[in-house]
Amino acid sequence: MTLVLALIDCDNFYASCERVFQPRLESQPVAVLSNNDGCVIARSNEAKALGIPMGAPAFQYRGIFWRHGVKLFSPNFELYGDMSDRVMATLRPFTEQMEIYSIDEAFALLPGLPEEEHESYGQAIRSAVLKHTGIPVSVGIAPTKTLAKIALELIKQTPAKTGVLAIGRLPNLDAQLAGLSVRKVWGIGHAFTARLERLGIRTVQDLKHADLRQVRRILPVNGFRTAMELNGRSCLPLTALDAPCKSVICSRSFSRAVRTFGELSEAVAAFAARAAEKLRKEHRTATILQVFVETNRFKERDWYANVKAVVLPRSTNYTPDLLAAAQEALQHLFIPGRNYKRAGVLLSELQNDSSGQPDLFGETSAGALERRSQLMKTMDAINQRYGQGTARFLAEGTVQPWRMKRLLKSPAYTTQLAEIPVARC
DNA sequence: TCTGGGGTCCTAGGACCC
DNA sequence: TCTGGGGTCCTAGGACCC
Repeated sequence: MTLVLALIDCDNFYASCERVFQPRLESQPVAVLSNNDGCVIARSNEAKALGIPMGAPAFQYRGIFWRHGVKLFSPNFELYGDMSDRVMATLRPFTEQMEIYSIDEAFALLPGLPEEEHESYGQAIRSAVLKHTGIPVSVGIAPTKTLAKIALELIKQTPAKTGVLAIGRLPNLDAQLAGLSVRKVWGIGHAFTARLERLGIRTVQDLKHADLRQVRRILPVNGFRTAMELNGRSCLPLTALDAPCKSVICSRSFSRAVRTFGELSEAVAAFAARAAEKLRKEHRTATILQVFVETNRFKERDWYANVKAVVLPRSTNYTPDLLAAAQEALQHLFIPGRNYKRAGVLLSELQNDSSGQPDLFGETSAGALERRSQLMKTMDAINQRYGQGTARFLAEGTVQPWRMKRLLKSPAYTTQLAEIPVARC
């Protein structure tokens, strides 16, 4: 039986989130920047039309921003995360099963409907999300995930922006696929495109009709699956909604170079503490902690990057334990005299949190474990209520001069009572 | 002056074993 | 010139995604 899969993708998600709360920006060019206001990470259609590419370094495009009055924003992930939750909640009643694939897109299994009703169903989804959240979405409908992705690609290329496309209803699918570079296929990146092109496989249509044995020889197994999916054979099922994460990372570029061990150590402690918070939120514990540091990779002459892993004596999400491990790792990494530009903490070998449960051979008593767990819960609650970093460890530093800059950030409209929008008559 | 951050999966190759 | 043949497990690094 063929599935009816939909891919629902928020249009220019971060830019659209900003617009919801500043409607006067409708039809104006809007760009959202990365941390430290470094690169462009989201663009409204108007900004795209100005030729501002994804990932563009902001300083190189300052002229264009200024000439065309591009409205710039620092990233407001608190807002985007909350808006994403609202979008996903709106989608759920329309679907039999859903896989939230990223902050701005979800795959969904649609109920069994006659094919001629697919597009109107997609339109209904689209109107509901727009009405409930103010976010415009596009909907691609197809028998496989890969084809649903292709549908979204085709939507982008058609001038009549209806926002919904059911692949099965397309009269000239092959002709359209022949006009699409193989690079546009989900899972085919830079390197795989080069390999395929060497075999003369240049368009999506070429890949769809390629000799699968040949494809298998030059691509890993997922490349093979992708080719099958283009032919309507579903190989990539919807994954479980609550699949536990396998690693947690927190890393940042610094607003300016960091030279001293003291400052670097503060930053790494702060990242470890953020990572630990994420871990507790997911009810997980980590067994391995890795610290990595890097100097400015755009100044190749002094580029230095290194990583050090520490195996924790017991799987934990208790911040002080992770801070100690991070310090130990950093001792091995730090070389004086360098200008560090970025650092991070990666937690892996995750397990389900069984805190409160005393470990068989450990010296820590049940009572002590319970107190540790309570302490973390209290800190998390304070930070949840009053904003990240309100309660923190001294090791994270007080001044934090390396802290990223977000000079153009919009308010936390939906998650902080103090920043809620006010309507004036 | 100024160039993001957070993930997953796969594979090749080394170490080790019989 | 020939240099056994399977296995397993682990890790680093590559490739991809948004």
